[in-house]
Amino acid sequence: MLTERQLLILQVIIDDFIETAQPIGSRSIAKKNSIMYSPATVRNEMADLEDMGFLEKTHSSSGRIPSEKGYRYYVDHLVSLKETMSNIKIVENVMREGLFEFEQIVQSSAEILSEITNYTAIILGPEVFETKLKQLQIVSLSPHTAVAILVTNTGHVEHRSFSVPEEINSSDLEKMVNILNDRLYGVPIFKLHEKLNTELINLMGSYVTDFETSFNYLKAVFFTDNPIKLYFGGKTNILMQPEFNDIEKVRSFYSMIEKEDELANILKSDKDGIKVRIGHENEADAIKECSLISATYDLNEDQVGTIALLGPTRMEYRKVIALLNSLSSEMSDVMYKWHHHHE
Amino acid sequence: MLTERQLLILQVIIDDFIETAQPIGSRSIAKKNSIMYSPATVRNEMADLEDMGFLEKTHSSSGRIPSEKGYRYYVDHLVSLKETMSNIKIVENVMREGLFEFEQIVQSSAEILSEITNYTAIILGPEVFETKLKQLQIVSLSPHTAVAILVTNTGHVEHRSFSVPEEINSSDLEKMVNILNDRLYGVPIFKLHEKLNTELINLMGSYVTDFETSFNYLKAVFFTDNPIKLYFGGKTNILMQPEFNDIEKVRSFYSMIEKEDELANILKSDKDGIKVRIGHENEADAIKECSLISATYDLNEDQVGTIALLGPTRMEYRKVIALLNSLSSEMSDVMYKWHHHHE
DNA sequence: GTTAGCACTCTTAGCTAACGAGTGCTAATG
DNA sequence: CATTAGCACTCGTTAGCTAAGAGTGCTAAC
Repeated sequence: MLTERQLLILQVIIDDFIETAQPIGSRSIAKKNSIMYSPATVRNEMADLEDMGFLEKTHSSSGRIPSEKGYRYYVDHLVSLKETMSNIKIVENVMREGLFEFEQIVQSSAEILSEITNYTAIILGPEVFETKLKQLQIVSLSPHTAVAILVTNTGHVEHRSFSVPEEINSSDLEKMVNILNDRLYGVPIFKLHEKLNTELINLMGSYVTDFETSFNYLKAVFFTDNPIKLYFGGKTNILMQPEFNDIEKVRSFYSMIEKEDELANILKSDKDGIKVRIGHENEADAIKECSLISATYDLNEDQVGTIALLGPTRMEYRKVIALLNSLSSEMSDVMYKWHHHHE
Repeated sequence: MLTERQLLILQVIIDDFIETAQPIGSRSIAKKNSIMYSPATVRNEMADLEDMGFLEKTHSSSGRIPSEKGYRYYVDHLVSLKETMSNIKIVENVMREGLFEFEQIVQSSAEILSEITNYTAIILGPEVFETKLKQLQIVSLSPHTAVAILVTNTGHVEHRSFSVPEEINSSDLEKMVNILNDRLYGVPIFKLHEKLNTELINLMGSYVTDFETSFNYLKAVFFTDNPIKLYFGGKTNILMQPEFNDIEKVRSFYSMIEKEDELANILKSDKDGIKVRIGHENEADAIKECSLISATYDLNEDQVGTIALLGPTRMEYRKVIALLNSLSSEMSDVMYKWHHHHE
């Protein structure tokens, strides 16, 4: 429905605005190399593009800026997924640093992603259903305190200190941990709770005295479900964007960033592939002047996490989409290798 | 050198400015209940206070605002350390939530501190020289990867995943870890490195083959000195302060917050007690428009950490100083109890 | 279909005047 | 002699005005 020429002009306007953050007029457009028409012609096309809702004016005699609909069209029709970036291999670089913990890889990737783009990087997950229990352990610290340690086959370590109540026998705990280790080795983390409550609940009673108290206590210590973690990079990058010179917008932005659970829910709901939310397409009010681009990564077709970039609506969509595309397949690769390595 | 009346007026001006962030004129001051003089009298005193450097004008016919010297005098002479707060017991409240890990206690305390004050809370440490090694462990994940876990007597757990190079024999590692556990149990963490390099280096050779590689590798895995950690609370509180409506100041503030090592150095240098750094008394340029109030906490007279609040120079010194005073003794108490509990 | 020309719109910067909050000084007061 | 009333003065703020400039929309010519 757009002519070749309108397409070209729209693209030029958006590219220019992404770079300068300033409205652009017909004269400046006509001067670009790719434009072979006079300012007047461009003006007519711009008026049409505005009528169709792809452009806006900041005031009646200003140059044009892209509307959100304009960005949407740009993203849908003018940005190709196949455009390969200069092939920046983020994860590869991170791993070359000798980082082997998944948490660290993810955190570093988020930081690098934010450095490359100057936006705020957010990584969700990984929530790996194949993660299996490697070892449970309780280290006693004093007569009445201890620390519980849980190790998974991916090298993830969780720990929690707790005080041992008077009424719980420390040798009971020990016995129980031994049994648990025996029976739960190799069980996927997400099945632990279930398995405990069905198969093991009977078994335990026959081994230890004062069964119930100890068991419940242990369960509370080891198996609190921990929420999926968000990793951030470049939280303060938004301060560099000229559209955030207004402190009110900055406040709104950070109020959103701090609601981690809300952010996690938004990102968790993503389907496979790359999703672009432009301005008011975002449900959360606080980021209605931002764009959120996200990509999922997966393991054996199960989606395990999401990578996202949050910046102004005037975002370098082309670059960002290519980057997220490449990073998400890198992440999936790592997940795959990791998984097979620790099978 | 200041008369009773000058003191009173200075105090009223500072208290008012701390509350409103606006310059105050002689008429408004004269209207206050505690002031029994006419605006003219107050004006004369204000002129004197300005001559002495305690007050400033924003322009030649504005009301007065406190100078940094004014705040300094206020803090030194008008704020008493004995003023007890409404006795908010931060740590007590945190621990009632059932948190037992020191990291968590410190983190929660920082968050609460920032909520109470609306400034940014920074807690350094604890750097406990009495912390002792409880257990070392290596959990093998796959033929060529493993995770190293170190537990201290305070329930602190550190872990690090690593890949085991081909040339290292995994049974060597195991033997070595056993020996280390035997010999290093109860050794203060800060002495680990030394002890390894003197007493143990010989011992190890006799037990394992291919000694040096494995040993060096293990050392690298277990004993990378980790920098002292900073815990933050309320990083975005500064956005609420009217003096930070200028985005440039916000940028400068965050550039400082991000330099964690620099911040840590500043706080580490603190001597016992409460230290107040007002505006340009701060060495770091980026926070020359801020005040930094810090208090140390200790264990058996050894200083182990610092609690601080960073906010605008127009800070509620009275409240903040009382709060930090109380929190620092709470922290010291906890450290003491903790230490004896895990003796 | 394209473009030159031109009137029109709106922002920005600079200037001026009126206003008001607050000061500093002087002279009067108790 | 400390205190205060009175008043001229200063300076920031606001509103209104103008000129310049960037850009548009329309019309008429190419």
